[in-house]
Amino acid sequence: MRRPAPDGLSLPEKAGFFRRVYDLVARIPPGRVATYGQIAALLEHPRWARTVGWALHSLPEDLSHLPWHRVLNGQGRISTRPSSAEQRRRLEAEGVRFDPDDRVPLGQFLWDGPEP
DNA sequence: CGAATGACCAAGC
DNA sequence: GGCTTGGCCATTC
Repeated sequence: MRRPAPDGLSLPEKAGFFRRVYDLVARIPPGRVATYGQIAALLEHPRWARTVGWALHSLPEDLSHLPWHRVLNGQGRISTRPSSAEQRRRLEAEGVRFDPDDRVPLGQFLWDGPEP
């Protein structure tokens, strides 16, 4: 029997969180976007938005095919990082439009979450 | 082990 | 609407 970590989460659950992030991101349909906080909330860890960001930051090479570009911050902006230009290209290629202030209108493009 | 570092966020001004 | 502040949590130094 494994002893839970001090924060109440077993070590395998922590380790599996990254993988669950990847599984969920893989289900975001083309032309839609999700936010870091939304991903965290859907995985039942509402305060782990930063950890979702870290999971995508350290995305393994063999998972580079999954639609990481469909994840934006809560303001509908692309988070600051080197490949932000490519992220915007990929989104616009799917029909996602940006406002003049470089924000995606979440009211129009935000993903509803996985279909049951 | 404490301190610093992020692809974050909500609240306050 | 923008900018600052404090909190958040895994990872790294």
